[in-house]
Amino acid sequence: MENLIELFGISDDLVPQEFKKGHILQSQGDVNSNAYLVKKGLLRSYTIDQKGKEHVFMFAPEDWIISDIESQEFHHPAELYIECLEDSELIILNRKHLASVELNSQQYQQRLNKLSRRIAVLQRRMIGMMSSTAQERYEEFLVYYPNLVGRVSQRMIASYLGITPEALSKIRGQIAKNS
Amino acid sequence: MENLIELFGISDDLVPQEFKKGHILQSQGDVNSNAYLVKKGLLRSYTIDQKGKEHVFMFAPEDWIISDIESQEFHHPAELYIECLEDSELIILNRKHLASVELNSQQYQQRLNKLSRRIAVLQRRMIGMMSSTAQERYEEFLVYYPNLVGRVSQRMIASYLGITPEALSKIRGQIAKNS
DNA sequence: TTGATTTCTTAATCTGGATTAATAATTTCC
DNA sequence: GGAAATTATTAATCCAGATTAAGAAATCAA
Repeated sequence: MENLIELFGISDDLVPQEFKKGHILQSQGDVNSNAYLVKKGLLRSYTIDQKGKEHVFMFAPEDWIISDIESQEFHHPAELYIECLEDSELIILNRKHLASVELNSQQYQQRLNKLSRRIAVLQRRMIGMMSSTAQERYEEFLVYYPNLVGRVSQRMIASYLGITPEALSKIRGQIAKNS
Repeated sequence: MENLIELFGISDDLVPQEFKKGHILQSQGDVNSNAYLVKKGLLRSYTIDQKGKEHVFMFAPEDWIISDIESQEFHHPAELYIECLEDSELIILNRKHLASVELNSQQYQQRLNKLSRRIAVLQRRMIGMMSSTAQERYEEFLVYYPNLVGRVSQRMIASYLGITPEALSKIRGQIAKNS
């Protein structure tokens, strides 16, 4: 738990809590949202749009932090649901931990680093979304997140990629055929 | 220049430099990339993909900071070109300013805040990309960036939205007709 | 265990936006 | 100021991925 202490300072109450698969940690519209650090298990965040369709925004396996930044940082109603895809052990980080606590320089640097990484990931994903076909995005997903492949349903991978499960199924058939 | 000093600490050499419209500040592949704070004018960042197509990643009008985070923070070759769309006055922030300088707590908080906002913007854009039609995205662009509309060519707005200029032209025709 | 629900696949049809092409309007630059 | 280049518009055709539908496989729940 070393790195955690470094990142979030003193932390008496930062003890993992257990949640069951299927548990929804927060919902669209919630105003008091947290960040979740995954010690064990797997989470996802997703929206449901005007047309009632679900879109996976991200997956968070072990050692990832997941939150709706806009809600968590700027106190807006959450855009994202956050859900356990497996039984999970989580450390819940609320505003008390994340804001206004006096940290040392190294801790701040690490937080800046974490946020920068997140931006880099989103930048890459955004560019991929604009410039690559669904098949190319799927193949890149396989490379970047090989450990997620067996753990997450096709349906959700498709949603993450911005396509329908039918389209992903077709792509997979295509790939299987050509090899 | 108050807020700048707050954000980036002491800053003798943080003097605006002038660049002409069309000037390319950095190119894809560059390893020593900077961040640019726009005091006056307008920048954009963009990639060119495998198929030779250009994709605008972001615009940066006055008081925005633009960079290729992955390159700037993690020393990877830049993915993004950064170009002046107007004659501009810029403050160039290199690693010396952005990393390892000892800042006070408030300065760190402000930097964290800036990065969080960037993530929030990218989150919104990503979700929009997955869940909205081109027309919806264009209309949202008009609301979010009304000040950019006259200043930036349709071509680039289309590119930012992830569509072709022809498609945007059709959408604009559509909107004009229905009002 | 078994019935019910959810997930995955395959296939036919449809559609938003891409591509191609051609012309008009604007901007650039000598 | 005028030729050349870039930008914007319109229209015809095309295509990646959506939609719809229906059956098979896997998972869940009692």
